[in-house]
Amino acid sequence: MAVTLKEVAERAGVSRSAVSRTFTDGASVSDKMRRKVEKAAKDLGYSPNALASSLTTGRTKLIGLVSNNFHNPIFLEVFDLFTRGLQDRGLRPLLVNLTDETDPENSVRMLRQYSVDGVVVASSTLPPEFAKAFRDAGVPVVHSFGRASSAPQVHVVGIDNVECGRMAARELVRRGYTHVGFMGGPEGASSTQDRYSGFMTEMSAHPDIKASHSFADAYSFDAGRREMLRLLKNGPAQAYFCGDDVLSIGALSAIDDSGLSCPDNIGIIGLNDMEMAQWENIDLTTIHQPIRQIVTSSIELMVAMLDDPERYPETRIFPCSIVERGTLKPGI
Amino acid sequence: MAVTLKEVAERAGVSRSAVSRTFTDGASVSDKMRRKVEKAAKDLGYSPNALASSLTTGRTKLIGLVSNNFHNPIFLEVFDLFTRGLQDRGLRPLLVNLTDETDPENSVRMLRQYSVDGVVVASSTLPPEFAKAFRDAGVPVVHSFGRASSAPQVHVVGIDNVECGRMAARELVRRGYTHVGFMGGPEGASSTQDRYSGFMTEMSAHPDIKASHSFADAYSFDAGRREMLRLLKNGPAQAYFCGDDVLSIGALSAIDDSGLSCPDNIGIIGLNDMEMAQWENIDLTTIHQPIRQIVTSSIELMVAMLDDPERYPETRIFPCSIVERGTLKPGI
DNA sequence: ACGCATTTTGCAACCGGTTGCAAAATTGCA
DNA sequence: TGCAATTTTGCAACCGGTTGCAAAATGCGT
Repeated sequence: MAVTLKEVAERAGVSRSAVSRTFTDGASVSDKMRRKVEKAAKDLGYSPNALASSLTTGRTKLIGLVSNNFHNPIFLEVFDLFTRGLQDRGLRPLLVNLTDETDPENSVRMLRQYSVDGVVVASSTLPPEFAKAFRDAGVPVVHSFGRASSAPQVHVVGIDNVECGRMAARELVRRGYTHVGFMGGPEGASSTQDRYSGFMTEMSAHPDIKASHSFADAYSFDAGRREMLRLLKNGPAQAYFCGDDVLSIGALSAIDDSGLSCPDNIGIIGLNDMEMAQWENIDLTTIHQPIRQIVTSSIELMVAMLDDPERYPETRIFPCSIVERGTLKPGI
Repeated sequence: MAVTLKEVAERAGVSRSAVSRTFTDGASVSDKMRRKVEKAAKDLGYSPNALASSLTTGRTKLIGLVSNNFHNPIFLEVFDLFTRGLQDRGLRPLLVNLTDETDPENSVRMLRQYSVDGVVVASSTLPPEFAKAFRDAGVPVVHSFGRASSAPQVHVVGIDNVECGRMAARELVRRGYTHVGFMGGPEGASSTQDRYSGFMTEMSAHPDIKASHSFADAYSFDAGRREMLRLLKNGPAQAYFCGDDVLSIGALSAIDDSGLSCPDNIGIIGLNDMEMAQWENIDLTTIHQPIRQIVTSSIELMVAMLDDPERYPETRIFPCSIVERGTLKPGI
């Protein structure tokens, strides 16, 4: 089927090692030899079999790109950045969709069968057991958008979700709201828990302000819509910190449908600063999450791990900042 | 590093072939043998190296999932469906991002190096040369969301874009608009061209109705917004067929910003029927594209090709239908 | 032209599996 | 129990590459 190294060697009248060496950089080949081989290779349309070579080198240049979030448009950008970033470094993303997968062992087995050189877990909702399971299998792991920890077991790149919760709370206080709400994503996700905990910690310093909370089923527009419709029915707070922009935008749509308006009747602050957040008709006040930096840094970290798999686990946290737009009342 | 077949064989006290056979279905192994081997394998935590076996079997179970559209949220769903569908059949998607890639040869080389068993091109904007190049390299190819053709060179699964253009035009005529517009996606994309051509063909039967056209830079919210803002400045038509829902929603946002309203001042009909289209505050009249069926059918076709690579190229077209919501005036 | 150091080349073993073939073990039946 | 038919097993070669090692070739100084 495909042209093999052996055929190239025969046509060039040289040994197989010679051919192998011309395609391995750092190997010693004379110019004459190189020219001969390259000629033969071109004539035959040869390109080396990366998988076969991985057998002896132990490197496949395959990186497992593992996620379970296929409903938040922000992840389309995340995939875009990851795939391009990895490709630029000669690495190939093997996409693994863990939606509905509950047993880390399955995915570990799968990734091991394909002997990936490393795994990037790109998800804020996947339980940390998955990243741990990969690490335990001896595969370099970077958990992007994962939970910050003072004693990290795997490399984590992301934001300080607790601090984001705080920031949002402080902002709502500053704006003079006296009844605020936290509308989180899926309750089990660490990102939700951390944002919640930061939010509530800050609010506990303001006993005069009423703080309520609830959780949407998923980080998706629809979940946000549904949850806000429910809240509106049961007497909503004056302003909400939504655990993600998709939730916020879903919530805005619910507010709109109910004949209410934002920020006049209800304030909203989101998190992510996705593209849509800046549309004039949405104009969402939100906390900016530096997606691009997180992805870039994750890839750099992964590349570093490939060189030194024993590298000591680190946590890289990027600062977030509030982007003021039009979904909160001006404040005092 | 990883446990190998040889180690399992030694521990179980059997030959390497025996171990190989227990992990290959269809091979003949006695129950006693199988038990011995499985015990040893479990003790050692062995899982076979799929890449090594691919050397002799010639199958990697790797499928190249090639796309260049990482801005249209509909594609997040497409990726979700593809990855899950492929995984369910024991196939692994190798994601290839062709944004900014112009030379098919590069991607061909890359996919060949990883000896993928097949390639799914999931894009409505990628030039057909890419799919052809893969086919010429001897790799089974399915082009999903590709251009229908009466003499297909590769397998194509998608919709009849010309007919969609027609449908949209007919609908606008039926509603009594006397000046209509086509607002397409990127001008070079075959999907855009076909939708345009269908639209204009139909309109040419109505010389009394004025028909104009223009193109957005990309299939993205922002491009739709920008294009509609431009149109609004230069005296817009009464209603537009937008080449995709993201364009439509971007356009709606532009209309909203300009203090106009839809459908009172301007009508919009989209294409895709993405999740957001049904939100009450968007309520987009649109042409439904059966994404799920297209993906499912593409995967089935790919699986069939793996069995019979010489299979004669076919084109699978799924019907679309108009979903009436609230962005067109009621009509006569 | 010679001897020595350095570079280039080929041999052969190996990576982790699969598989055709023949030998060994098991089965069925008289 | 004996023997042929059938099943199970192991040997060894192979898939498409890489690499340590020693032999061959080259370069250099005199």
